[in-house]
Amino acid sequence: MNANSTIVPLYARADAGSKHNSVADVAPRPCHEDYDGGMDADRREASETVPGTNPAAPERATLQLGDEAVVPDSLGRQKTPSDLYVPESPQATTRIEPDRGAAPSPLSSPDSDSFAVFCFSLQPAANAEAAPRDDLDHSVRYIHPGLLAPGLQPDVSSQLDEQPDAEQSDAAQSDAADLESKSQEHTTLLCEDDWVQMSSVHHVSDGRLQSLCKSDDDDDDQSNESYDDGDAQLGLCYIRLHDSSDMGDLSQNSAADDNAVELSQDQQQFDDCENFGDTTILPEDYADQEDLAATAPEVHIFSSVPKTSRQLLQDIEGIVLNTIAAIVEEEVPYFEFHSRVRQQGIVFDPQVGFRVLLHNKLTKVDMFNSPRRFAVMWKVLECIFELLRRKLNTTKRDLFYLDVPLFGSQKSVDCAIDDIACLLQVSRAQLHCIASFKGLICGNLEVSFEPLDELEDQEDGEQRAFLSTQLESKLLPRDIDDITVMQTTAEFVLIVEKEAVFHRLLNDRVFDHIGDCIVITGIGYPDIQTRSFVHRLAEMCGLPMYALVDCDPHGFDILCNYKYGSRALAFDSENLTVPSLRWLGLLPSDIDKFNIQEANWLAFNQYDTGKLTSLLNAPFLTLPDLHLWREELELMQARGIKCELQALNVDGDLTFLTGRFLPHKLQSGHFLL
DNA sequence: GTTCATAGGAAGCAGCGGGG
DNA sequence: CCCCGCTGCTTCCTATGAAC
Repeated sequence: MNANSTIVPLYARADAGSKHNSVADVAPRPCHEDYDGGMDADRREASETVPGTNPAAPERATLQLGDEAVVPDSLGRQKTPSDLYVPESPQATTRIEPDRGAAPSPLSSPDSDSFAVFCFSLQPAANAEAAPRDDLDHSVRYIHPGLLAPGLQPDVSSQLDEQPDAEQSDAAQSDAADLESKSQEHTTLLCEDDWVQMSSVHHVSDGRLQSLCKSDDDDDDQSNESYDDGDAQLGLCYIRLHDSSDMGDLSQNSAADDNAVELSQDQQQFDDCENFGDTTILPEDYADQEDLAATAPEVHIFSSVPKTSRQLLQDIEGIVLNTIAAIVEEEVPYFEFHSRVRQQGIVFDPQVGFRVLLHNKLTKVDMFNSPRRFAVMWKVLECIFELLRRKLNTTKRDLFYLDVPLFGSQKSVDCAIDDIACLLQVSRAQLHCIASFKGLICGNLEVSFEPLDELEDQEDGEQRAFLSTQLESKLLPRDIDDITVMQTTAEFVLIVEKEAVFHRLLNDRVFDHIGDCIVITGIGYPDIQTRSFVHRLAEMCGLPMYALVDCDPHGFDILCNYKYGSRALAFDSENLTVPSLRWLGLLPSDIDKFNIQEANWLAFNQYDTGKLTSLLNAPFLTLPDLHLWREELELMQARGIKCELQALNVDGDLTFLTGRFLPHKLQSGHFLL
């Protein structure tokens, strides 16, 4: 064990000098100065960074083993990190006996008969080449004292063998023996195979352990496999459920709230920006305006360079450590991240679309006020950790089925995944959690991939290719982030709203009529995969892009999803939007221009009207460049009718769309920029 | 055996009401 | 006032069962 190894990576990371906020800025807990033991005042000050800000000096607020940090453990003894150990076996029952021990354990404290318990399995991600994970081992093991059952013997031998310093070795041996003795005479807290499951959140009341979440069945091989993995390290944390007064104090003293005051001052400086409804519209030259640039230099959350799996694993480990640090301090752990849904957290940037403003209030999910949401995020975080470590992908739906009683509905999983994406400041795809693919492509395009992730196996690291032709449609490729080269002979890209229209175009040999192009459909509202692919295509090939959507409010909304993104995914707009997208059709004015028969018109229903009204309030429609877009929508509203692409035939010509409409629109330039 | 209707799932959006 | 949970709406696809 390296006595000088860093054990608590709190805020500053290796890339702290980057202008982008690191994940540590939004990790669940700020630095706990009391936890640092011998950390002097200056270092403490440097470590007191608040979420949402980037430390000017990337001071690494860390705890060194050499600092001889001393923290009272759950038995009331002064312990150093080197006292910690790994349990050998997770044999367990689901019984807790809080009164057995004589020493004051938080579990046995008479006024703490109600609290929750996590179990957490940490497994070093990059075994051989990874940096020493002693930090994790220590921190996690520290939580064990007093909670371990007699059946869980500390395994200190391997660590003692590695102790370079004789004194430390002796001290550790002595303390370990002491600890072992204490653990044997103290509380029993065992919970079957759940021991090896992170995010098994339990509620302890009146000395009984009651599962808040579904425990995996005994025949769940996953848990056993996880433990038998050899390099698994068990962690067990506990937290008392604080009463409201505790929460009040926590709230008043939290750095996050202090920060919120400062942020509101920052926000004040945005009053000069144009506001439309709830969405602030950034001026196009905002970067050149000193006041704005000073307060909004970070309008996006994610780094332009995707994080590697290793970085993400370290980030998650950091979050877990901070959670544990909060628990050690008997504070309520929480996740805190920049709001992604709240309207006032969203700005509209004409160059990108909807974006999340970093300097804004934060969303806080704490275990006291939002226990369910916290547990769901914790569980999903566990799954993502495993996906990253095992280099696997999964779908939201698969995640949902991992713990249906806990999640309750698919929506809670969806929400948690997006929250975690914000928390870790990465796109959802980087979490190895993907939605079912539905985007289709047809046209000449060759895509080369090269994994950027150093965790990928060598064989996977070889270049792969995706080849699309005009002969057949294909599902869009996955691993958008790994695309290195896109080559095409196409002159433009046509994005189609519906799959039916997509196939209709192909059946009508659309390439013979409008030339060499790439046709893509997201099949209704586009999924992230499709939007991401379209964004990369625009970025790498620089081709003009046209959207062909229904002449109805939803068609326009889908168009806007491609062009400016959505508020819900504003945090990832930089990777999803195509602001240069052109509205090719079907324009409301096309109904007259192409003499579309009245039989093909459909009257607005109540929902269409409401949707259109909502769209007319969209911030981008106030941009001078889009006044023609607004006029088209107002025309649609005035007429109160809609028209679908499938019904688009004039004079009984079933190939009207492919043979006449599209060629005319493209050649005459009758589209909206 | 074919056709049609329905339910559920996946993607998206917005709004409302209760509770702290 | 804000957060959270729920509801309701769109798109399309797939699976299932009833009707012909």
